[in-house]
Formats: sequence, structure tokens, C-alpha cells
Amino acid sequence: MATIKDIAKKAGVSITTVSRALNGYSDVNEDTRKKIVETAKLLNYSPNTIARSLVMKKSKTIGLLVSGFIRENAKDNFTIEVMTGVNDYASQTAYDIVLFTTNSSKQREKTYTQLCKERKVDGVIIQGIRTDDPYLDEVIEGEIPCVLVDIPKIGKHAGYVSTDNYAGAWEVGEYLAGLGHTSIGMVNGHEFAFVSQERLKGFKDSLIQKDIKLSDDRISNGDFTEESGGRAALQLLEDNPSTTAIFCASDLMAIGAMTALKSRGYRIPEDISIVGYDNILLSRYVQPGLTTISQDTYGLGYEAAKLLIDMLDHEGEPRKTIVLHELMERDSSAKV
Amino acid sequence: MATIKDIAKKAGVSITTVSRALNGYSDVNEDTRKKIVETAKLLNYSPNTIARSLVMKKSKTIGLLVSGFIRENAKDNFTIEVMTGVNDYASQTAYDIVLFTTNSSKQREKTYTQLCKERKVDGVIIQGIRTDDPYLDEVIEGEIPCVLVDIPKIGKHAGYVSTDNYAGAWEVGEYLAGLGHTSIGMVNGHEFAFVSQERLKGFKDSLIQKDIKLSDDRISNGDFTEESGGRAALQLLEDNPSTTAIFCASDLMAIGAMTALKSRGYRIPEDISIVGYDNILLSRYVQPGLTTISQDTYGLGYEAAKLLIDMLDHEGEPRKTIVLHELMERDSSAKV
DNA sequence: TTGTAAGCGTTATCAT
DNA sequence: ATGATAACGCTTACAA
Repeated sequence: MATIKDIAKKAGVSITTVSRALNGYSDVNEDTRKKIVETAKLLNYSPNTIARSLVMKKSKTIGLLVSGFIRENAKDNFTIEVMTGVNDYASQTAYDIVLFTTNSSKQREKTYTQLCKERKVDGVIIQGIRTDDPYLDEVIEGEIPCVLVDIPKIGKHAGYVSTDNYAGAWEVGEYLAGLGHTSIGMVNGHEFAFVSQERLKGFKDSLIQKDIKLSDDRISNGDFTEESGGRAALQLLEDNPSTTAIFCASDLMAIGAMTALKSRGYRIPEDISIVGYDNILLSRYVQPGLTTISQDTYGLGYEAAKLLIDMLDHEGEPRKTIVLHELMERDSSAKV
Repeated sequence: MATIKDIAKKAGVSITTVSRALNGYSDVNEDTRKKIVETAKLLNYSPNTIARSLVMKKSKTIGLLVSGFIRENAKDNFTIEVMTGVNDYASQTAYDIVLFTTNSSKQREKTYTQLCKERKVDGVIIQGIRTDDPYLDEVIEGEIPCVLVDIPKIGKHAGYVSTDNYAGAWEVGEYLAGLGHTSIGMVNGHEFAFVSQERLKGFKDSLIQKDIKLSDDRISNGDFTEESGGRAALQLLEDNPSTTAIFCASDLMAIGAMTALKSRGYRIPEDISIVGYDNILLSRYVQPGLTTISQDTYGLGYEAAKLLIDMLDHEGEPRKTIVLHELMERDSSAKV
């Protein structure tokens, strides 16, 4: 591997000059620069970013900390879409992405902060972490610039991107009430996701405003998995046989609910309407197509990267970015 | 950020001793070690991997070079599953993963090799690259240890993992012939994927052995996208209206074919049987469920990482690893 | 068992 | 416009 030292020797100049020439400084003679660039090419030189990072104290890498990047979760293309967005923005910049996953065996030994400190990432994007994660606060309070996906917390060096989950759920309420439903239930996700809380609140509030009460026995909790959605939906119907519409806090749970209900002989949407949340890929392939709230998942990742890199490069303040959502009406919901 | 220098000062020893103590060398007094470890903890020390990499000339990172990691491709969870496999194996080791994507704007300026050399990755896993990629040879002939996914080429520092595409396609041929089909067509992918060539050969050979000839006008090429599959399938039926079974070289194309055929009034599998390849997530959600060849995509990634890291850590020879495949019979195929 | 010193490949400061 | 030289934080002969 050729180094600037080799170039310096061959070109008959000092390493300082080589460094300056290659980095486009103005105070170097055009002829010397030309010669240096030439010999650099000749020696097939490529800069050693590690050495550069060491002296500059900047690695030009951002950590992408994902939980849920596990085999079982591939169904839910949420994670991958976020990652794609992050990647697309980052690849327009000088930053490379280092992947950290929390389901790894390393996790137990090392906190996220340690991971990031050791690899010297300049900043980190965190996706899929649970609100009860013991290290969440450590990250938010920490020194490393970070952007959280779907966790509305701002710290001295921490911003976030999210969608307006309250508003999204509100729209579902409006929509179902508009279709004439009055006996409505909800399958929520586990309590350790901020989105669960928000979606519940938004849904409840919009129904109340239509004089529909979502009592506790009309709310059943799953854990965002397909299977749990089925279980929760059946429970719901057992407790409230009159239910004509169910809002599920995730598409995966909604799909589970549809499967379970269909297997019990319910027709969707004739007997019961189902609405999901996320607009995952599957939702438009299942039968019937699932009505859901579409989130700009890709945008979530893209904006996260944008926000983080703005914080890094222009000392931008940590702040929040809200990306849009939209009701996608398909065939799993109908007038009562 | 505390460094070993700080620890050395505080503990009253030399930095050499600190280095040795922290790295578990035997030639250091137990008491000194204890004190050093203690002060390290006290100072909230974490090692600077960048400095370490510089001197060791090993970054303990592997590059994951993916093309197809783009928004449009999220449907096909192939890429993400490979990535998950890579990640799962890597996270059991000391290696971290750096993500490179070829669809980035960076690509035009820099070759893969440059990317890898600059970031000083110890090795690289390459997924989704086309056989006509101008830089493919550069990688295979290059100095950087690498493992290719689904490109059967071995070099001095390059191994690969793949499935037996010939055998998989062969089994599809046997299967369809076994169902009594004699008028059979194939929708292949573009010629710039090794898998296309292999699948075509395997399919053709197995049919010939059953005295069924797959003439050129019974082969229609798509480009692995859903839409192209639909187009190719319609073309095929126009040219050969008697066709009763179509083998598509990817599930996505098969799904496109099913949609297109259904919209023309064909019933699947009553009028025409469809078989795909890949067993992507969608294939068991579409109607009817798609018969396909399941590849252990996760295993592809896992084995790729394993092979690469073996090459890096134990100077393992570059070699090939073949992961298993299996025919998944669902409802898109039936007796003629 | 411990310390001194060189060196990894850069950038940056200060002369010249 | 160019060059010496120190520094980044670490590992590793070599010496003591």
C-alpha cells in the first residue's frame, strides 16, 4: 500500500506538500500538484482513512443501531425501509455506515455507548429500541450525537424523527366512525413502544368526540407479532361479540387478526372491518387488501440521516422531524 | 475521552503496562493489573479501535457490499435476509460491518476496491452484483479477501457461497413433468445473473431427460422485476397458447406472471401452473400460494460471513460453500 | 515484571 | 510555496 510518504519520496517533495496537494489546498504550486497527483495515481495510492480519523478525531462514520434486525422480523419490512432511507441519504455524503445490532451476543457485555465509543462513530441512529431498554437514557444523555427513530425524546445531543401517531390513529377513528361503526375495538401493541401509547390516545380521543367510548374491555394487547394479533382479536370478540370494527396498532397484528377471524368464519369486511397501521408490503397482498395508515418509513430513515449529519457537519441543533402519514383505504373495511 | 496514557499516569505505571494489562497479557503482575483495570473503569475508559487499527493494520471490520439495497427492491426480502445472516454470524465475532451500497452516487467515482481500501476493511462480502459489472474482476483478482454471494468464481483471495441453482431448476422440471405437463415454458431473468444461466440449464436438461424439449420460443426473458414477469408470461402464452405450466426464475416474476395471467382470465393452477424460485416472503401470501424453490437465504449470508472470517482469522483457503434448497409445493401448481 | 522508544499514516503548526 | 516536526492513541520489539 502506497502512502503519502512514498509519493513524497518519488515526487521529490515533503509529505506535507503531498498532503496539501491531495487535499486541494490552495497554497501549492500547480506544477507540483500535478506531479504529485500523477505519482499518486502511478502508485495506485488511496488515502488511509484510519490514519486520518485518528488525527482528525472524526471517523466519518455513523452507527446504525437496529434492534429487530433479526430473522423473524424480516416480515415486517419496516426496519429495512428505514435502513434504506438512512443509507440513501448517507451515501450522498462523506459518511459511511457501521451496522450495530442489539440482538447480538455482544449486547450483554457492552452498552450501545461503549460500542459507539470504541468504533468512534461520529453519531448514531437508533431504530427499534424499546422504551424500557436499560440503555436508552444512557444514549439520550450521552455525548454522542444521536437521532432516535420513533422515540420522541430530545436531549442535549439527541433529536428524533417520527410520524404523528396520535393524528394517524385519530384519522382511523374518524374513518371508522364515518363508516357508521359504533361498536369498535382496538388491538394495541405492547406498552414499551411509544407508538402504542400515542395510537391508543389518538384513537380514543377521536372516538369520544364522536360519542363513541372505547372502554378498557374493548382494548386488547398484542406484542406487534402476527400471532399475537390473532389472539388479541379473538379475545376482543369473545368479550364484545357485537364488535363490527377493529383497529390494530400494526399491520402485522392486523394480518394475524384477519387470518384468525377468517378461520372462525367471520367475513372481512362484511362481518367485521379491520384497519392496520404501517402499510407494510404485505398489507396490499393479503386478501382482502388491508386498510391502513401508511407511514413514510423510507422518509423516516432518510430524515434521520439528514438530521444527524446536519448536527455533525453544521452543528445543527438536535430537533425533531415529523414525516407524513396517510390513510390507505383498501378492502378490509366497509360500511357497517 | 480517557486514553491509556491517562490510566498510566493515574495508576503510576507506563502505558506499555497498561496496554498489556488491558489486553490480558500474562506477563503482568496481578496486583498491577487489578489496579489498572480499576482505574480504567474509574476513568470510564474505552479503547480507541482506530488507533489500534492503525498500528495493527487490521480494522476488524468487514465490508458488506450490496447492490439492490434500494427502495424499489424492498419487496424482495432476499437482500435483507442475506444481510441478516451476515450480521448474525459477524456479531459472534470481533468484526463489525460497514455497509457499502453500489447504487450510491459515490459508485461512479470510486471502484469497490477503492472504497474498501480507503475504509481499510479486512474483507468484503459482495451481494447482488451483476456479472457484467465492470469492477467484478477487479474485486476477484484483487488483494482484499472477499466472498461473493451467488457468483461462482474463485480467486486467489475470493471464495463464494451459493445454492445449487442447476439442481433446483432440475427439480422443478422433474416436478412439472411428474404432474403430467408436457407443454412447458420458462420466464428467465436477465443474462447478467449467473443464476439465470444455471436455472435455465438445469430446467432444460431435466425436461430433455423426460423427452420434453424447451425450445427457444418457449423461453421468455424478464429482468427479475414483478412487472417484467407479467409481460414475459403473456408473451409466452401468445407464442405458445397450449402452454400449461410456466417456471419463473424468480418469485417476484412469478407473482407478476400470476397477476397478469389472472387478469386475462386464466385460472391458476387449473388452466396453468406457475412455479417460482426464491421462496420470498410474499410467495406464501399471494393467492394462490406460490410453489417455489426455497433457498436458505439467511444461510447464504451466514455462511458467507463464516467463510470470510475464516479466511481472515485462520488464513482459510478461499473456497465455495453451497447451501441447501428445497421445493416448496403450494397451490399455484397442479396436475395437468 | 516493567519501562523506553519507535512506528502506524495522516493532518496541523510553525518556520523558512 | 514548501518543509520539519509534533501529535493522534495505540502496540510491540527491545532493554532493564
